Amino acid sequence: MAKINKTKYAILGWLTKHDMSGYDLKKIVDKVSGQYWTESNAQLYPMLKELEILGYVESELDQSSGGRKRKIYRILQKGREKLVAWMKTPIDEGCFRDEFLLRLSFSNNIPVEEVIEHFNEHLVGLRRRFKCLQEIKKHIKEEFADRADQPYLLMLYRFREMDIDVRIKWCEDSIAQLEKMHVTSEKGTKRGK
Amino acid sequence: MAKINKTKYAILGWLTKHDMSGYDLKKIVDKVSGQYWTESNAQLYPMLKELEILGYVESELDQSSGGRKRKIYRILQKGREKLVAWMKTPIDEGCFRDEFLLRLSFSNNIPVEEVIEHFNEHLVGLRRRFKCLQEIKKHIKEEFADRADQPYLLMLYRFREMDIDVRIKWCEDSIAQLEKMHVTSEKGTKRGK
DNA sequence: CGTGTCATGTAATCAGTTACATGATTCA
DNA sequence: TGAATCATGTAACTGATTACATGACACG
Repeated sequence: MAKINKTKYAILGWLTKHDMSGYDLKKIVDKVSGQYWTESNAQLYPMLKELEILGYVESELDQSSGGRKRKIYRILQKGREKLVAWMKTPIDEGCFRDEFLLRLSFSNNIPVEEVIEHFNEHLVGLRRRFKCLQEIKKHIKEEFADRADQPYLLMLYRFREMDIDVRIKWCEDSIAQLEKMHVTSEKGTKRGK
Repeated sequence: MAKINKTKYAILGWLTKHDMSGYDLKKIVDKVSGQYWTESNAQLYPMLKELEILGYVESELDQSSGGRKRKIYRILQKGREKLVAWMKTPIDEGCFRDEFLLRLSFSNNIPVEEVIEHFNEHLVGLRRRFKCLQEIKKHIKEEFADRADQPYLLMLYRFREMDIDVRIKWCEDSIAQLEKMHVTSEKGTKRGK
């Protein structure tokens, strides 16, 4: 089975939350779902047009905000049904790629000190992402109060936090382990390497 | 910056471990690195040819095993250097997609019972993967003894286990939470929904 | 002698990104 | 008036997969 384009469903899903323009969509996807889902303009705009042709959404020109031409999209019943139908389909797992792990599997080709350095660099990125995550979570707690999707978003963000947290802990453990290895291999009479 | 094709480096990395044919490569990538990296034949074979043209690997026809024509590839010094150089480059993070989380973020469009069901289905897949993971880890422990890459592979598999484990725990917690919500919204005088 | 696996590969297709194009509006 | 941002889009390219094609050998 071919890989299916999910941009369609991502758009429909977001449009169940708010009527929005393509521009709004891009911004909100970047901000709120950037931690688990990304989309580019080159995917969004053509797909919005297609969804309108298919009768899943309708659009309306908005003059209100200053006079800039914005096309506001609204999801139609047919679109909601399409979304719900997709939610019932099994998820295609697999084919996920983790470049850090790939590199680690080849790390016997480089000195241990360098591997430790890579772990440390990785940690920097993880900690930055963790902080960013907490900010968005706070934002969801405050701004999304009483919204029907809030509990699910909080649930999801709790996972992302836990997920990044174990990764951080794993990095720290691994660094400690590698440092021990490094020291012993230095002490040992070149039995290491 | 454009997304870079990493198949090249995955091949070079694997060839530092063993001389192999394309067929072997596909099998070992599926088995050992299937949990964090995938490649298809349509990527592997053309890339092997290209790597040979570039002088990163060399190949030799092998008649020994029965007479079937197998092209065994061996990494060259230039290839090792290329690999090591790549390992020094920063990792391009981002643009990772988690369909389960995407769906969860839209789950206010379906009944709670169904969300719980999806969590349970997800758990089935996770537990299967966890078991599979343990088998490969055992295999690495036994068959990869004294190999220079063993500690890194074990480290990596430990992470995958921890990673899937938190996800399993998160699913279980979330199901409990959703069931509580579900009960209270049934008891409550239709204040729920 | 036919089915399965070994083994190498290609064609067609789809997914997804970057970089660019265009033009209006706001604000310093 | 010039820079920043709002807003919508397209072209060109790369990445990656599926499905197919081909043929030899192994084994019952």
